[in-house]
Amino acid sequence: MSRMSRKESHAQTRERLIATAHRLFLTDGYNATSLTAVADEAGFTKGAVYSNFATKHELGLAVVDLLHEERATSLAESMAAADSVAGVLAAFERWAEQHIGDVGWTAMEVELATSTRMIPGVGQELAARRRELTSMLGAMLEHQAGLLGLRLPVPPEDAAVQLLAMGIGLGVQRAFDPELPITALVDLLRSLLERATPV
Amino acid sequence: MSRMSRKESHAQTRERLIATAHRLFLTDGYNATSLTAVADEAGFTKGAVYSNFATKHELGLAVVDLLHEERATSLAESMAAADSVAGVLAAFERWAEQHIGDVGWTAMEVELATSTRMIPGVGQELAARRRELTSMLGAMLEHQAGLLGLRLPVPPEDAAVQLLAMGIGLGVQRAFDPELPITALVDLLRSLLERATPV
DNA sequence: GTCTATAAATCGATAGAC
DNA sequence: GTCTATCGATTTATAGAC
Repeated sequence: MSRMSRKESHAQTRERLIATAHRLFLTDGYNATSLTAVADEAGFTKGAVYSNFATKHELGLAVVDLLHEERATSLAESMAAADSVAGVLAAFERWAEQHIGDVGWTAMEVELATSTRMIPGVGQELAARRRELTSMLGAMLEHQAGLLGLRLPVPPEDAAVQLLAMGIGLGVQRAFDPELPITALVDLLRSLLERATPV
Repeated sequence: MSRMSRKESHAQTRERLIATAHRLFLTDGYNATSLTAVADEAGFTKGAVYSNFATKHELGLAVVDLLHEERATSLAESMAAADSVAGVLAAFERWAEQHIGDVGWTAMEVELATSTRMIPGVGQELAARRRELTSMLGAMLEHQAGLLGLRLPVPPEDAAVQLLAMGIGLGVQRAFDPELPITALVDLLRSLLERATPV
């Protein structure tokens, strides 16, 4: 019981730290956000951070996991109601406008990726998350196409790689050029659906 | 004459600094490379750097300009000989394998972009370079399609935005996951050329 | 498990000699 | 225009008190 509540308290601290880091990393950037700032905003000190995360990039990976969960869930919910190609495209456009338009998201992830390039092991962690995201997105695309009685013109995973890559590229560029439209991403999905064949 | 040779000497120092920064930024990353390291490798001291560039990101922008010139030239040369859709695709694949596969390139540019996000004015500088690159790539695509008697299914600039975004996205991900293939980018160009209409 | 205090190192930028 | 010397500020990470 004493051990249990201590465990719960620990988990609660950890989640508050992740939530705070999630907010600060997206608004100020990963490198520009110091661990002191994260601790302060969460109501702790740096000691609490290091008691929960061995390094800064470990906290960064936890934030990335949270981001991917959020984004995957919101995309799935956005698409759920669509029952036509046009509906899928409209739902996707609304989702992309909101989340690819959020300049902090992509910026944070690429900042984490580039600034940990030389740290052994982190690349594998990020690569595993990329594969998971691709596989999830691929399954979602295949499912949506199936609902419309269509089969994608390329393997679903390939379509996912294409969409993810273009989304990252647009997100990065929108970090310094917010006027760049996200229409390219919608056009890519449209091209995939228009070239789909009846099942 | 004295003024002339001083100017030349200044320009030479500047070019040596840019060339050295170009090499170090790509191999070690933009943030991880100190200006002391650039100066040392170029055979100068930090004072010479600040006599040629007001800030570190000004040197970074000069390196980006050099990179874009190099890449645009090499892409144009790669495509010049192609006289069929398959030839264009094969030439593009070779070029992409070599340059998108160069993990340092994209990493350096996105690092510069993200770490100067809060510095006023730098965003406009990067945005101008993005537009220039897009417009150049769009013109190149239109030209190549014209040689094959084709018209792209979308405005050339839109096609350029798509290819550039996907190239950046793949390049970023390859920085931590070098096994990610660049086939998605070739597939995108193939899709554009296959949907092209005879002119 | 969290906090205080501090270590240890680095980097961008500046001032002044030459 | 380049070099020497240094400032000033910040950071991640650690050691030990509680």
